[in-house]
Order: sequence, then structure tokens, then C-alpha cells
Amino acid sequence: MGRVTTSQPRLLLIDGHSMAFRAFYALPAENFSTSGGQHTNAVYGFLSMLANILTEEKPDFVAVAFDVGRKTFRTEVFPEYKAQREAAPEEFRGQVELIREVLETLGITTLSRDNFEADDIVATLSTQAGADYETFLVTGDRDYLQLVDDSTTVLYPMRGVSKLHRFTPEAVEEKYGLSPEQYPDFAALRGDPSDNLPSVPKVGEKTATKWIAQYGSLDGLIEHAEEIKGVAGQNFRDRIEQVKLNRQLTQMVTDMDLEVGPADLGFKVAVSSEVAARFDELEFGTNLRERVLNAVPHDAAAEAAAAEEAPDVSVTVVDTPLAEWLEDKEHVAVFVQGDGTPGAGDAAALALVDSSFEGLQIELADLDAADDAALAAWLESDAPKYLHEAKAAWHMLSGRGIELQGIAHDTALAAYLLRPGQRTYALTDVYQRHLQKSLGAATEQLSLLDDNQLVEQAGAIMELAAELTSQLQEIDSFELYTDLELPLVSILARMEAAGIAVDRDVLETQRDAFIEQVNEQERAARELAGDDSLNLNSPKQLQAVLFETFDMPKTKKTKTGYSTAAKEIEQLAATHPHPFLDHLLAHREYQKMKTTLEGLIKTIQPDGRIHTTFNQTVTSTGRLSSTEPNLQNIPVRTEAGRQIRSAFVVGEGYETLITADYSQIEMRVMAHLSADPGLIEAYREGEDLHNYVGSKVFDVPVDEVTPELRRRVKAMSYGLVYGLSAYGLSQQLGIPAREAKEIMESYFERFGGVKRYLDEVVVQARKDGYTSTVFGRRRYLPELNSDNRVARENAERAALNAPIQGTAADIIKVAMIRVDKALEGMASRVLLQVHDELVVEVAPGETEKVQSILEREMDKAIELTVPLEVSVGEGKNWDAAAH
DNA sequence: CGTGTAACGTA
DNA sequence: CGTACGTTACACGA
Repeated sequence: MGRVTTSQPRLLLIDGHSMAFRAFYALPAENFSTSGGQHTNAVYGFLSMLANILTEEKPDFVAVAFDVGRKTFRTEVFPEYKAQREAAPEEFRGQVELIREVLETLGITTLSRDNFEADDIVATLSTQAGADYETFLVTGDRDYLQLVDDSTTVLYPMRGVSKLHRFTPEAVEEKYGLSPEQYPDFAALRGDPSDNLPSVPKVGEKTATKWIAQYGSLDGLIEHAEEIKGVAGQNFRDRIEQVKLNRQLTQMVTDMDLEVGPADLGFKVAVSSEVAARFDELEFGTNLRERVLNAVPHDAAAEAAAAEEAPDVSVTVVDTPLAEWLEDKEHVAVFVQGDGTPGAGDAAALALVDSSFEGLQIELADLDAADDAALAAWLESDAPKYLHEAKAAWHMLSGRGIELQGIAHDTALAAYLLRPGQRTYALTDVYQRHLQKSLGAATEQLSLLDDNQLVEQAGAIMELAAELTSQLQEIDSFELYTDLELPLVSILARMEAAGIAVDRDVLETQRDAFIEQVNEQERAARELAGDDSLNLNSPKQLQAVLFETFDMPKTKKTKTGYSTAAKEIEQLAATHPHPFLDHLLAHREYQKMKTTLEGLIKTIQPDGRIHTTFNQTVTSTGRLSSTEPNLQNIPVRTEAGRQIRSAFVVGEGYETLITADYSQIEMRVMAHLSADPGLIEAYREGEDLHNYVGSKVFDVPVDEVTPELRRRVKAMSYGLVYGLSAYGLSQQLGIPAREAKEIMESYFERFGGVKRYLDEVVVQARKDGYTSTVFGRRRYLPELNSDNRVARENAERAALNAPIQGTAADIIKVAMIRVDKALEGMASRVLLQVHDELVVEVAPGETEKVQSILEREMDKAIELTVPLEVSVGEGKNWDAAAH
């Protein structure tokens, strides 16, 4: 609007490093980083700026130039050139490479050349463009002002990167009192601390401007050097050679031999799915992605234009009677709306869409008896149904007395297997992620519902089912999906619906006891601190008491001060005993127990049972997670903790609880994956693993492995599964780093297969971009190739752990399916899964049978090179059933 | 009121 | 400077 359009093509040249750096300092690094620790603030800021400029300037040709390293022809002439610059901050590392990758994905040319700076590339291209192009140079480096002319404008960031100042010849003149050609003369004379170019004493910006203006150029000034009076004049005469060198360095190279010219810098058409994948990797939202994508030519542009007229999902709503419509449908996408709370769900409305995208939308309250019965019968039949988050739908329908069967697709699960570790798998997000189309979320309130809103959701599920199926097949994960994750959906739904019985009285009695204890510890601690309103839960207040009132030695630093974690307090108590510390630690434990108990009591439903939700799409490794409440972290290690466990009891009509767990499953998976002969032998011989490993590592007979040695070996064995370092081991064991290193070396010497495996896993993952479990479950770890050391090492440890933890997760999922099948026809039922443990509620008379089913089916879940070991316990409550 | 951090429970 | 989670409470900024 308002811009004079010329017939000339528009050329945009960006100094990539310069602008990345500006972006880096414009946005706080700590607010932009991926879950793996790679900072992305410069990437984000750069792309945001790029989107703005592209939209504003609408260039026909674009290139972004980058420096290659520090060494250039300039440093050869003048080794001090830019030598004072410190290494870029750690947080900046890797971001330039990420920017280049995104630019390439966007179809924008990037250029760099050994021995030259980005300046020279830009200067050469802009010179080649001459008057034939309207050229825009984007940079935070004022040396570029020498390139400004009638057809070349420099866009220079003023504050942050959002406001760009336009330097035309007039603007340069106005700001510096010099012409663009005079600018490099001025810069050479003034010197430049940022490039480490020396200045002339007594000659600053003012004098430099005056002299250059007076004599027209540096050459003119040098010719008349003898005329200049005063100390400044003498200083200049003394340093003419340095100034000449400055001028030489400031001069940009305008005649590089580049393999491309301005006309070669057109956009390549960006593939929006690839752009989406890049942005997902960087964990950027869809907002920036849309802005950037819309600023460049891309494949979905045509679709998007069409989409403005027609909705993305195109479904025909019909008014065929329900029962008739359902006849001989092969597959149907189902979208259910309602409340998916386990044990308390309800369905309000649903939509059905068939494979020809013909659909119905039904409010359940409106159905007549015949249709109601037909619908229920169909939902409970084996007829294949495609859903998104089928477990929630199961609970909704369960509220209407319908037990959903025939779950043939769950597009949330499919999306999870394709891209684990995403923050959300909501239908609209998955739709956007995998089909690059947008879908409005359905209104939750029934009264506000459009006539076809639910049908659109079901249509999206139908579309996604086809797309995700082929994507899963491409990565050989379709069987994992159909044979493992999908069958688990209804098993988990039934577990959640069953819930686990608790003894409310026991929980409340325990809670009251802990309240007493908490109050007592709090009173004592407040008295000692001399502050009767001290909040022991406030790290801030605690720091004040510990390090100011009591003046104790400082603990480990945290972001907000000094740590008040139990571990640190314990250390403090060991070196500086103080009753306040004892009360504090006691308070911590009781307080934790108290809140755990209060949380649990709140979640008891009217049936006297707690119904957790198992999430199947949360973890990046393949484990389940448990929420509302989390029943996978109920205390067990302390006596007080076991008391809480004892409140989880066998329900009415049932006889007992059985728990069955895999012993050392991750170590066994490690033995299998590493194929280490030593570990395999230990398990095959049925040795106590840690004693066996201890005897090898410390070179003593098995029966001479002391408890202390065993403890160290155990810590190390488990640590290795997590990517433990020698330093970490020394910290955990409280031994010198040297000693820890020796133990690890000795371990790797005796168990070379483990060492080889762990190294290999990272190498392979770096090459592939992902790790795989025995069952083919992938975890993508792009940050293995990050330049950011912290991010990269985090990813390496994740790569070590993912195949092991993930395979163990796969195994127990297989076991759950087998156990569920074996329990068919019996009244006993699985209630909980805690990663390597199943909790079963046993009906009268079925104890022995259930026990043998668990032992058999869990054992047969997979055949590894080492045996699995399942241990089973039985009792009236969860604690008593432990073993 | 929502968001981030510290702390701490589990496998 | 050991992986994977969820919940609680506090502190802070909109």
C-alpha cells in the first residue's frame, strides 16, 4: 500500500550472522529452548524478522549470506582483525546452523565462502545487481552503508530486530553527514572497536566526519595531511599506515567469483510438511510457522486459497435413519462428545462418518428407542470404528451403559507412534501436524453446537486414519500400532473403569496423624528460627533462615538462590548439626505424606474406589503415565509410605490382591541388547547380578563381595542405563572421582559388550536421527547433532536410555495383552500397571489360577537371550501383596 | 488467574 | 555432570 512499484525485480540480501546475533540479543535465550536443551531464541527472532521483511518488501530474489569461520583474507593481512571478539555465548551455538537448515527448507538460497565474510558475498551480489535491481541489504553492520546507492537500500535494525531503519543515500547523509562512498573512509579513520581496528588518538567520530567532509575522501585527507594542525593532526600523520590498513580491511570485496548471480536467487517452492517438521523439531508454535510459510511460495498455497472457500474437511451430512445408515458400513469414523472421566463418564452427542465422507450427527437424548438400541448394538459390535482418543470415548459411552468395541484406529495413538514426545495430540493439532490443514475444535457445549461440527471432527479422523496408516507403514511401525497399542486401549479403559478400592478411614487416620506431626515440627522449627509465621514450604523463606539467620554455609546454587533440597540439607546437617535442620527434614517428609494422602482422599469416587487415568501418549519412551491421581508414584520406600500403600485394598466381592513384577527388567534388556557374554551368563546361571558383576569388577570371589561393593556396583549398573558419568557416580557414591573412574573402567573392561553397545547406540542414533526398541518403537533425537554441548549430551543420554526403557515398556504392554486374554471368562481383573508391575484384583477361588497366568504370560511376553523373572505376591492390600 | 520453578514421590 | 514421569506449593507477572 502506498509503495511505488517499479518495474525492476526486487533483490533481498541478508547478512545471516549479523542478523542472527541481533536476534539472539533481542530475545531472552532462556525462554526459547527445545526440550532437549538447544536454545532457539536467535532462530525464532531471525525467522520472525524474515517473515516481516518478506511480507513487507515482497522480494523476487533472496539470499542469506553467512560467515564461515574466523579466518579470512582479512585476518591474513591483519591478524588482530576481530581477534578481540570473545567466543559466541554458549546459548548461541548451533543456532546459525539451525537457521541455515530452516532457510533451505523454506527454499531460500544460503551462501558462504571460505576466507570471505558475508559482507563480501553481499557486496558482490549487490554490485552485480547494479541498477537493474531494487536491492535491499539487511544487516546489523554499518560497514554496509558503503554499498548504499539509488538502487540499494540498507535495512538496519534499530531496537531488537522488529524495527528496521531504511538507509537510502539521503538517510546516510542525514545521519552521518557523509555520502555512502565516504562512509568506509570515515570508518577507517575513526577505527572500530568491534572489528579491533585501532583508532587515532584524539580522533573520534566528530573529527573523522569533519576531516572526511572537508577533504572529500581519505585519499584527499592523506594528500593534505601536512596541513592539519594540532595534536590530532600529528597523531594522524604518525598513523597513516594503520589508517590505510584500516581502510583496506573496511573495503568490501565486490568482485568475488560466485557461482550464482542475482537472477539465480529465486525462491524454490517450499514443501509445507517439511517446514512443519522443521518447526516441530524446533518446538515452535504454528503461529510463527504460518507467518513464515505464508511469506514464501509453498506447495500448500493453492490449497490454502481453495480452503478459504470450502472447509478443509468436506463431509456430506445426510438424514438417513440411523439404523439404515449403519447397515453394511465397512469402517466408520466416530467422534463422541461428552465427559471421558473414568468411572463417571457420559456421552452427549456423536457423529459418524463413512469412507465416502457421508455422515450423521446425533444428539443422544433425541434418539428414539429403536435407533438407540441399533446404535448401542453397533457400538458394542466388532464392526471397525475409527476414533481419536478412543479411551475417552469408551468412558463417555460407558456412562450410557455401552461397552465400546471394534476400535480399529485411534488416530491419537498413531500420531504418538509417529512423533512421540509432542506436547499435544489433540485432534486439531494432529490434523494440522500430519495433513497441514486446519480444523476448528468442536464446541464443548451442546447448546452451541453447529449442525455439522461433530461430523467435521469425524471426517478429520477418517482422513487421518488413511494418512497415518501409510506413514506408520513407511516406518515399519504399523504392527506395533495394531498389535500392541490399539489392543491396549480397551484394556486400559477397563482398568480405569474398575479403579482400585481404598480404605478411606485408614487414609484419613493417617492423614490426621501426619497433620499432627507436621504441626509439631513446624512449631519447633518456628521457635528455633524465632519467626512464628515462617513458612517451611517456601524455599525463599528457608534460604533467609538458613543462610542469614543461622548463617550456615551456602549449598548448591539454583536459578533463584541456594538449594534447600533434602539432599543438600542432609549434607548440611552432617557438617553443621542443628536441630532446625532435623525439624525441617522431618517436616518435609510428613508434609509430603500429608499432601499425598489429601490428594488421594479427594479423588475417591462414590464407589469407594480411585480411578486413575493412564495416558498412552505422553512419554517419549513408550511408557504409560498415570494422572488424577498418579498411582505410579505412591510411596513405597519408607515405612510411612508403605502405610499409604496398605490403604489400597481388595474390593468388595473380591478375595485378594496379587502383584506381579518383572525383576531387574531393564538390566535384562541391557544384557540382551548388548549381547555381553558376562551379563548373559550371570542371568542364565541365576546368579545374584550385582554380586556377580561385583566379583568381576573388583576381582574377588562372588561370596567375598561385601554389601558396600555390591551397593557400588548396583548403582553403577543402573547408572549406565541412564548414561551416568564417572563424575556422577562419584557424587552418588560419595567417593573420589578418580576412584569412580577406576570402577567404571574396570567394569567396561570386564563387560566390554556393554561398552560397545552403549557407544554403538549413540552412533547409530546420530546417523538415523532416532533410536528404536526391540519392537521398533522410535524416539527421534535431532539434538544428537546439536552444536550445543549441553543439548547434545542430554540427547546422548536419552539415546542410551530410550531403547532400554522403551523395550521394557513394550514388554509389559505385551504382557498386559496376554494376561488380559488369559483372564477372559474369569472375574479377576488387572487394576494397575506401574512400569514393571501389574496389580490384579482376584475373585474368590481364582487366586492360584491368576497367579500362574501372571507368571506364565508375563514370562512369555518376549524371548530374550536372558530369562525374564517374574515375582508374584498376594495379600489383602497393596503393601501386603508386595514381596 | 495462568505460568515457571523447586522439590519429591515412583520405575 | 543419571533416564522417564506427575503433583504440590510458592512466587511472579498479566
